[in-house]
Amino acid sequence: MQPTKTDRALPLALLRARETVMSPIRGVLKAHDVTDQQWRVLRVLHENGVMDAKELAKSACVLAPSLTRIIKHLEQQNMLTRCADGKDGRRVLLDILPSGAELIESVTPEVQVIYQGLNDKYGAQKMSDLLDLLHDVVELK
Amino acid sequence: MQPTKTDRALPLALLRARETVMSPIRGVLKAHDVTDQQWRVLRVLHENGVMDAKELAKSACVLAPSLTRIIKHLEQQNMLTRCADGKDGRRVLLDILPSGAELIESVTPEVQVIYQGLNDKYGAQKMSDLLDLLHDVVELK
DNA sequence: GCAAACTAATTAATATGTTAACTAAATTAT
DNA sequence: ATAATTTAGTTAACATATTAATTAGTTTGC
Repeated sequence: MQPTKTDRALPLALLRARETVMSPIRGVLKAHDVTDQQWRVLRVLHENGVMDAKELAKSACVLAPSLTRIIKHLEQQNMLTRCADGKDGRRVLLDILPSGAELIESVTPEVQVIYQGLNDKYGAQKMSDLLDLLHDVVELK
Repeated sequence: MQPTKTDRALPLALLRARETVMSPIRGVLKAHDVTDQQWRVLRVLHENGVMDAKELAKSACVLAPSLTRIIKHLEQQNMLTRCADGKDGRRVLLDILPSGAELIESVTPEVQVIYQGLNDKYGAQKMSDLLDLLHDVVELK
């Protein structure tokens, strides 16, 4: 039995696409001393407000132990707060702080320029279609 | 300036989709003692035949130093060969060996079952559209 | 022809990801 | 009520990714 051609194999196709899109963005993040993952964590938190660690990990696509480390780091930089849930002592609740929001404010315009360029070259309708299709993939789970 | 909603941000959307798709496949690969990346390297090599390390790294989405390690490992298992290019002494040429091809042969049917299930649930036409759109993203670079 | 610049691959150092084991808290079942 | 199970998060050990420096080979420009 022959394997699927690599450019028609969804996992590798997704990875290659992600590499293409992320490579210019990584430069911007690095200039602001934020890693890929720290950026995802902050953005998800900024979008959703208070979340517990498990939700946040899932939504930002990081594993729990990585999140522990990332939280520690962002906490030291006053980007977010971390406090125990009163109702459930196991849970840790996280929220973004003004410094975290400011970081997002300052990085976003630079990232948007890159997205905009991508959108123009790729086509807005196609981009929208692609995002819809990707959303449906996640829904399968 | 507000950042794009995380489910409309292409890099995170790609990552979430990839996680969804890969998670059942990882189980299969693990059962055969192959990592994600070793599997990508072997598949690309199986598909293309002899390649130099740089091409292979790019095509399989692994960095050069990772590839060095992966090659060492797969070489020890007689999955691939590694030899210097006669024309250009810097280049290393790689080729898959029968053991590597056998591994692909034995893993492929199990992976195909998962792909097939995905294809059925998601829809063959949509899957095809998605792969086309992903291909176009890579072409932008 | 040879020094300077460039390229491919590897090695070394560091950071991050990943898995497994552990701790503490909540839930469930008896 | 309490023992057993489950869940959330962290810690520890290990593997892999990432960046920078190194080595060896090739190309370019004088």
